[in-house]
Amino acid sequence: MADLAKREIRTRFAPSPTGDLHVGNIRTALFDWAYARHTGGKLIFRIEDTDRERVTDEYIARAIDTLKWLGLNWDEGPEVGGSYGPYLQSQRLEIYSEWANTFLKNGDAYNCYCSTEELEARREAQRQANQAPGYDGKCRSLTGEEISRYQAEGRKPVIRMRMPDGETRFTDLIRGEVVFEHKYVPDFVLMRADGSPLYTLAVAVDDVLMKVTHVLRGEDLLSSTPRQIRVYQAMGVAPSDYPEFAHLPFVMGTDNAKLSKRNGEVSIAWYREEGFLPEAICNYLALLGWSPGDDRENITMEELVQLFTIERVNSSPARFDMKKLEAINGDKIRALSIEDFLERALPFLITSKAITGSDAQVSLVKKALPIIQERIVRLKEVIPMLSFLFVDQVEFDANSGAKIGEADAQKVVAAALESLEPVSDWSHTHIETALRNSLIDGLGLKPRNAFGPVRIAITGSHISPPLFESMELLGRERCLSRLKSAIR
RNA sequence: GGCCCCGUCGUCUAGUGGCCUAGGACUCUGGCUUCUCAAGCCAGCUACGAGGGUUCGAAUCCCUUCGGGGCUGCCA
Repeated sequence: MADLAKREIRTRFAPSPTGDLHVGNIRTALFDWAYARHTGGKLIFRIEDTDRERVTDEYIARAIDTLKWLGLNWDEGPEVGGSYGPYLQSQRLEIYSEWANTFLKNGDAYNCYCSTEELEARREAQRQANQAPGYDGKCRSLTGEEISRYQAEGRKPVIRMRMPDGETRFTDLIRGEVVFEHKYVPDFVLMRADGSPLYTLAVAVDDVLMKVTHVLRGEDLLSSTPRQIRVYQAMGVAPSDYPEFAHLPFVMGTDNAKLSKRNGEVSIAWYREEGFLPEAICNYLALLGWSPGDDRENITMEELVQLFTIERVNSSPARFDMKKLEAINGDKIRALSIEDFLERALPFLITSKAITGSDAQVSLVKKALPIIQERIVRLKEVIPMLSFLFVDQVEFDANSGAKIGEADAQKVVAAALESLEPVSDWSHTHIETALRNSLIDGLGLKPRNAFGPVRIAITGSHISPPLFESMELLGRERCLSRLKSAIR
């Protein structure tokens, strides 16, 4: 490396508060985080709330909560501070204003008095004439006389950036060299008449001032890059100090549309409520647009940090696949220690009111977890899986209810009851022995037909955790009483 | 319309001129195991969008074409 005194790598995650953090946002945040951690750099968390219309306090609190839950920490930003703050754009308005005025003074920008209606009319005309719609430069060089006239009319100007002739050329770390001819990049607005900044101004100013070295963001921002670079120029930043850009491919829904609220579940909060593990979400999302390069797919956050490089990021969009997320989530659940599993599962049981959380219940849950661990793919499933242990009486689903009423089933349940009553050592091995003796040997049934009715009587469903273990957990008295009440 | 980006199994991907009769994972199908459901194991289906080049040789390089997406705002 020629440049040994390479500046510290600084990435930033800069969402705008338009709703809960979603899958696409988080994938970007994850890559920003992983890259910063991989390089020993810093991650800046910044809120792009230039649009004051939007309420942001609650949004920010939720975003912070989500990021923390996922295990994505930041070095500068809300809660932690930093030397380049504030990190809320709504608190940096004077900074943008000063820069816009500097641009004005230097002739890089100019006041534009065109009204929205006028602009729209002219754009329409351009479209009619089959020209590329965009600002036509009408106010680029207004005379003093024209300016006075506009002001007399009461017009308030916006500040518009002057795009010089030529082209912008930059190397995207994911896509390679990209060129935009300026004739396709019209003069753009930096600041509204009321003095509020636009994204293009704020994002560029902040990235420079916060010394961001690598901008990793969605590819929808690719074509706005020349405008940002134009702002860097106007700020007097040397080209060698421009941030590097890496435009990440989209995360799309199962159809070919961009993943959105209308198209699959996007809110990370939803995944959390369903019982997806944060490390599973991160693991899966990391695989959307990136791969470790070998056949590994189940990776830890540590491995992600160790292996993540921008060179290995793909340039083509990826479709979000719930099935694969579930597969990874299932793997991660199975790998949990019982203590960890318990800690994560308990909130689901309690908020659903399946249990109140008493010591007795918690210890029963803990004993039951090993037999359901490999049977669930989302933590939320512990609720239906274990609820038979905590209800006074099982409710049969339609199918199972009918089945247990059949004559054959009734015979089985009766025989099971009879063979179980003498069993005092209520361990699953003794239960199994008694049932095999009476049903398999005694009645000559196939295991499947023998244990089915018992399973229904005990758990309420023909699908359940392993029967004998379930019975041991339920306890002798409750098992016998359930068998009795299943007999009609 | 213009500009820009993208194009390997259904999906996520490996692949950077020969190791590719294209590998892995998820899904799906069949089987084994089995007290149900899972888990596990085994097997199988299925892909380089198309057409031209370059080369002894192309998924990999070039061109064209088709398809998808983004942008084209006083949204971000």
